[in-house]
Amino acid sequence: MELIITEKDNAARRIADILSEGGASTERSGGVDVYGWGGRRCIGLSGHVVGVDFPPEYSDWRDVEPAELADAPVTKTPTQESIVNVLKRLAREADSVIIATDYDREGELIGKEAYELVREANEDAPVSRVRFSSITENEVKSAFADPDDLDFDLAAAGEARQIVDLIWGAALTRFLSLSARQVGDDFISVGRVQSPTLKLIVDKEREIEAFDPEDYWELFADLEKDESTFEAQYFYLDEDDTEAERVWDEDDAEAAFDVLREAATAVVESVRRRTRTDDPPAPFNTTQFIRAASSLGYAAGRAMSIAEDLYTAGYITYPRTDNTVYPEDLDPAELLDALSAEREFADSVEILEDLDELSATRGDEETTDHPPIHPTADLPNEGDLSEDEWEVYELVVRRFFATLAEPAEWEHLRVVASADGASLKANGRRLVEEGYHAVYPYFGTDENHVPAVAEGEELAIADARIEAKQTQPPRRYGQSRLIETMEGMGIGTKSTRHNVIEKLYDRGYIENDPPRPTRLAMAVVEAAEEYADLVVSEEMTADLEADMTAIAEGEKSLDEVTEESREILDRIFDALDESREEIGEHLRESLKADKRLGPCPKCGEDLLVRRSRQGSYFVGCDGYPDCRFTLPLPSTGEPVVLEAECEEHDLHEVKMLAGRNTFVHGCPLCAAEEAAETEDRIIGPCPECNAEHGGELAIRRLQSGSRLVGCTRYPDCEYSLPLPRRGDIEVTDTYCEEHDLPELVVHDEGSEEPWELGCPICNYEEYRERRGLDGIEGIGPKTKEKLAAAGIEDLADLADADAEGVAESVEGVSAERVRDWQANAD
DNA sequence: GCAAGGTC
Repeated sequence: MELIITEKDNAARRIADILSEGGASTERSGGVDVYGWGGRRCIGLSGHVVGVDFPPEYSDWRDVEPAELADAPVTKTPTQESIVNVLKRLAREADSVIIATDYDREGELIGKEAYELVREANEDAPVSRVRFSSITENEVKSAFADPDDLDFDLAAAGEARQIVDLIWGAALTRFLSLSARQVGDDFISVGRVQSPTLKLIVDKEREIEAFDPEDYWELFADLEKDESTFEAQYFYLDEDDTEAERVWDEDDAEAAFDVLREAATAVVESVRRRTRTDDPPAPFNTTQFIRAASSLGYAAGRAMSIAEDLYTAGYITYPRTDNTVYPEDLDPAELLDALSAEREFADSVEILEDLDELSATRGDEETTDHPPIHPTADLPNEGDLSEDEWEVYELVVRRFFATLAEPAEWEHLRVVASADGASLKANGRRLVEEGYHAVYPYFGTDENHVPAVAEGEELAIADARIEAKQTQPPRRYGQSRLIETMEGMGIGTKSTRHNVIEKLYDRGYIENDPPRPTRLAMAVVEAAEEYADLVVSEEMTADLEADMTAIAEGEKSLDEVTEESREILDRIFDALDESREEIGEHLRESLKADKRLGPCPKCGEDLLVRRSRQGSYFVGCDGYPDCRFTLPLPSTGEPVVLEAECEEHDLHEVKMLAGRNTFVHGCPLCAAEEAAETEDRIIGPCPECNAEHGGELAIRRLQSGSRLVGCTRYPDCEYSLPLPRRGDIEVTDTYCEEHDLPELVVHDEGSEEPWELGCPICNYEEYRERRGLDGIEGIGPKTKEKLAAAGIEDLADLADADAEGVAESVEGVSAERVRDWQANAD
């Protein structure tokens, strides 16, 4: 039997399908799918199935000096037992083995790991290696027709990276965590990729903090031409004879403004018309995909997770790729034809099919790993995708369209005029050839109309304006710009960059989006800069890359490289160990600063966000145990101290991070006072159980901080109505006749007018009607249309509907899905 | 309980 090993199950299935001409059968053994046909078996790994770690005697953080890790041995152990077991069993029966992992460095290492597992079970079977860049019939068949050998040097380069990363990461992470006595869940981590990334964010914050704004002025005039006006901006030539619009001196600005204001006309001095070609974008690699998705509002991690789902479902190609050049096997015409089946794409396909020839753009990165991200010929059916998934899918499809489309053409018109010696300019732009924008609507195509004027023409000045402005601090990195910057610096990989950012959030190093560093992050970067500069610099990766190349080319050995690296780390620890106390003190101070809310109303010491032994968060006094003042925090989510402060209590507001349910809790002292006020105010009879059991409705506050109108017989009666999270609730004397409940008014500092909520039952019914079917998971725009046609337009309709009946009358909707929606609707 | 790299 010949055994084929791929990097992932998906690839195994598709390769089996190609090589067997569709005749492979699937056999599930030990929880792993194995594809078989003729004398062949094909199994997919799950990336690395073995991992590096220290021997168990190094696992206790307190028993082992972190510096010892610099010289500790590193071992490999299986991390995916079931796959390893099946692989070994198959290897025992194999006469020959073919490694078909991804065609990149990490793929070579994963291939070598598979090779070693095979050898443990079978000493003799010959092992070969095939390489292909995309799983197409041509590439796969020709790769298998001419197999090669594993590149052990290339794999060793990858192993060196594993060892260096583990040793540095673990040793420095343990050192900082121990020095700050943060050894539980909240350890303080350091690493070759995460730390330089964090430093990018910290450096930017330092620039912002050091930024000193400067005043300047800009001047504008409206010029008249044929009854309409267009805006022109004042400019002058600075010392270097270059055009400048910002006037840095107020007197100069006022003087120029006086000239403009007093001039009746401006004389056109020059008119320049130019056409500019606007080339269509290159195919998507991971970074550019993330960037495009981020302009649609998707965070990097979310975009990747949707892309992953679309890939697994077979609608798009593999989303982790560096490549921006389509493979030769890709036939655009064929793919367009398949995509034309979707109504939404038909118009765009028609535009492309009308072109004389279909030639795709090429990006600068041409790599062997995978094709650029593009749609496949398998299209999703209506209702298969959620709204978000559809939006991302459409982006990928349209990017593919754009890469085949014509360039766009802009006409730029530049008019320079003079008003009594003051220069004015207007830059117009007009899209004359829509080109790829017709099929890819994600880039702005705003035009700025400047009319055709002639040199020497005199234009009336309709209005003159002066605007006082200030220079702005540099912008923070958004997630996608951070990922692009990491790529430019060569740190992280296509598969890991977005995870690194998520890791920084998890570790309490950054908050918000765009991310801002915490005090802890600042302290970690400072400590690293002082004692282990290499680990926060991009150089560490650059040096390692150079060493890895040397290993791959046989110029250096793995041992030489790791030995050298261990020695550098040894020397770093000489200095670190001496400053342990000092570093720990600084880290502890910064940790406290991140948790500090403001003065304790009882004793004046600091109030801090703390965690109970049970793991729940609360606000406690730094003066504990002398001062026992505490305040509760909501039970959902992780608290983050915000910049905003409550004026009444001088306390910082708190935000609770809980994924999509994240909310601002506000000042904990205000919340506690409000809770005391609103607790259990009885407002009227419970419509559900009053007649029978005498239950009454009351305004209540839950532990999570949210309020609701609930029945006093809870939990026997679960009747409840929602209430807004913020604001004081006033119970008025006006009663709703239908429900016998008082009308409520919400007074919220954030809004000028109080909100007349009215009877809470009427309010809820109106809300449900207004909301319609929006916001229910799984109901996209198309499904919504179909349901409306069947008479289901709002939540009440949905709640009353008979699931089986709906399933019968609405195509493509199962009773099970309807019941899901009904469950989600409340 | 550490890293970074695969994959889900």
